[in-house]
Amino acid sequence: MDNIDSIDLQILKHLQENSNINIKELAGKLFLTVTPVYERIKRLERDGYIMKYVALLDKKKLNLGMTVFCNVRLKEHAKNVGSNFVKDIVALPEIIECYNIAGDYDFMLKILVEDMSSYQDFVMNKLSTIENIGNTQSVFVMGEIKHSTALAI
Amino acid sequence: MDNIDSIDLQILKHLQENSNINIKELAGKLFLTVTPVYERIKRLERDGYIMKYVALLDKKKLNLGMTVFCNVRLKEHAKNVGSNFVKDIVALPEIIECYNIAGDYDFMLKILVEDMSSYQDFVMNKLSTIENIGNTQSVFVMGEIKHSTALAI
DNA sequence: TTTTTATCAGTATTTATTACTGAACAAAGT
DNA sequence: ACTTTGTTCAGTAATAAATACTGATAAAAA
Repeated sequence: MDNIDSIDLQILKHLQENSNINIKELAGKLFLTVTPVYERIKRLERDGYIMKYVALLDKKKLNLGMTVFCNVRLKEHAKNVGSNFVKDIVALPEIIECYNIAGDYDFMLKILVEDMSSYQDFVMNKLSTIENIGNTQSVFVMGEIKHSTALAI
Repeated sequence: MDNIDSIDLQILKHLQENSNINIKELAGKLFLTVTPVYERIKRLERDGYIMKYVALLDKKKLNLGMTVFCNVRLKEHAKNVGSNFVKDIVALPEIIECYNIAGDYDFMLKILVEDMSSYQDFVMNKLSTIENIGNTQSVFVMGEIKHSTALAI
C-alpha cells in the first residue's frame, strides 16, 4: 500500500524545490506523460509524503530580519508537566520552531522578530509569562549561511 | 515602488499556509475578484516578497526522522577564513540549515539523518573532513513540538 | 474641474488540471 | 504455454484554473 520508487523520489525532489512547476514540464523531465505523473503526485499527497504546499516569504522584507535561538530550561518541579508549556509555545507566532532537546536545556526555540528591541519585548512580555520556565539562554544569529526546506532524498 | 498594504499581507498569510489555494477561492475570502488578487500575487512575486513555492515533505516517511543541531567552533587561526567552510557546508545535503551565531560556538547546523548510526557516519566521514573545524557539540532532538515555515505577519 | 494614477470588475483566451478509456507489461497461478 | 490479475502508462476529452485584455470607478494631484 505504501511504498515509493525512484520516480516518486524524483517527483518529490522537484516539488520540494519548486511546487509551481506544471505537470507537463515535470513529466518531460521524467520522460513520462502527464497522466502517470499526475497520479503519482496525487498518491504521494494521499499517502502523506507531501504534507502541504506553501509559499516561502522573505523575512527581511517583512521586517522579521532577526533570528534568535532560545534555549529554555523548565523549573525542576515542572519536568513532567510539559503539556501546558507546549500549548503556550504553539500559541506564540514569533516562535517558528520548538524542539524538545537532550542536553543542558529542555527546549530550543527558534524565534523571528524585527530587531533587538522587539526581541526584548518578546522575552519580557510573552516568553517570561509562560509558567514553569526556569531560565533561558539566547543565541543570536549573525548570519544565515544556508536555509533549506528541501530534504536530502 | 515597493510597499505593501493589508490586502497584500492577507494574501501572503494565506499563501504561506497553503499555496495551492486557487485564486478564485482566495479572492472570495478577500471579497475581491480574481483579477486584483492575481495581479497582487504577481507583484509580490516580482518584488521578492514571495521567494518560492515548495512542497513540504514528511521527514519520517522519507527516513530522515532524526534531527540534530550541531554547534561548530572553528580553529582559532581560521576565524577569518570562513568562505571555504561555507562552501563545504552548502555542499552537504544533510545540513538543512546553517547559521553564523554569537556565543560559545561559531556556527550552528541543523542536520537531518535517518538514525544515530547515519549521524555517526555523517560526523565521522563528512563533517569532520571539513578543514578548519575545531570542535563540535551535538544537541539531539527528542521531539518536535512546533515546526512552521509561516512568518508571523 | 480636469488630468493622472491606481485599483478593480468583467470577459475572453490560453493553459493546466482532472477524469476516463484502453493498451502494454510483469507477476502469479492454472 | 496460457490465462488471470494488477500495475503503470499513453492518449484524449472534459473541466477548471490562470493569464491577458479592456474599460469603469474612485481617489489624488494639477
